[in-house]
Amino acid sequence: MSDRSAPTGGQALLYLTDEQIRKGIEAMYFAYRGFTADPDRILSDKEYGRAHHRALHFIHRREGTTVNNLLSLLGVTKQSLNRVLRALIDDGLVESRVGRADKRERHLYLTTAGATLERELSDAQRDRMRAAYRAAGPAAVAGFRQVLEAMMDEDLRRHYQALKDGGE
Amino acid sequence: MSDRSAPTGGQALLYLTDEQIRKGIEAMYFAYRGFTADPDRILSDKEYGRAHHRALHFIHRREGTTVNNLLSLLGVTKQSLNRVLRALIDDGLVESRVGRADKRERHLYLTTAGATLERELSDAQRDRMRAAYRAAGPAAVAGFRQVLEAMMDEDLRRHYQALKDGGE
DNA sequence: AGGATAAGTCAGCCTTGTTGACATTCCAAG
DNA sequence: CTTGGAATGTCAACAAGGCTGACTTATCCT
Repeated sequence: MSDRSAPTGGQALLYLTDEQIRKGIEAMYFAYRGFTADPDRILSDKEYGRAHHRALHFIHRREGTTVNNLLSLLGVTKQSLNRVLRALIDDGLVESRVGRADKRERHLYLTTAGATLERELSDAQRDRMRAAYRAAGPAAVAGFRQVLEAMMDEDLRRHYQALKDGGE
Repeated sequence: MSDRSAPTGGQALLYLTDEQIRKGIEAMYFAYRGFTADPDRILSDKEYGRAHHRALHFIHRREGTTVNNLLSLLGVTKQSLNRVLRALIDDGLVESRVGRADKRERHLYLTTAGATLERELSDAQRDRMRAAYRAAGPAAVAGFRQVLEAMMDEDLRRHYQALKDGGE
């Protein structure tokens, strides 16, 4: 409730009213549904769900990552991830290789089929995001990213930053 | 893939690269987890979940709304909503009144206890959002909202606009 | 009178989260 | 060098909250 940051005094803080913030909350809720809609639609035909999409996404982004690493990115229990991972491995979309240095670890890779599906899903999601970016313009996009980053939990922000910098 | 909008030519479109858009996708994912974290934490102690939170939120925002209306806002089936709603009604957080004009309809209201819980949840969520807004500043917030609106499905955007204008 | 609409219910299924128990492997202290 | 604890991954069972489909009840409206 304290307005310690008050950059330019009274009137400039109207964007911090409960009413404005409530709109942001509802925007976040409705937008997230759009965000997931396209990949979900594609997956509903196949035998997979959103959890499989997330796994494929991060394996693609972090080729060779371990199960444990994926776990901390996704923030689920390893039993939950395991079910999803096993389906992807059984179906030949993901390959699990025993670690060379540490044989307890499994390193995860997309197969050709896995990369194809990942591409299909991310294309769909990216198309919507690109359209939104284009409609809003570069300045809005910068603000969008700033607010989202400020909204993350500390540890997730670290994950996010690592992915951002380690980009291909 | 066509850059029909190209507002100021070549270089200005760098924000539409796959790489930039991918960062936006990941930001959206990680931020949404932060977005839901605080209410989820509060609810995990009680016997409710995120679905109950959503119902309480929209009943609060649309005091007296009908079941059908809530259904289209939430985008779930009535069986799914019914489970949640019945728990809230049985526990005395929500009151269901037979419609005066049309007796088939049930109008939903928060009881005092329901309003108290709704307030607790929305306070938690709003605190995080306010902190993010403050950290990012008013210009960023405007961009944030613009991109989110552009990301919504058409029918959800209409719902969103109606809530926005019909605000208290 | 009869079809359309609003709500509620039952039954059963799927995805994706959870906890608990367990096998394998590594590493460091005795 | 062995042994016990920590780390990694797997399996079994359960819960929340989505879904479809079929059906009932009450009410509205033509």
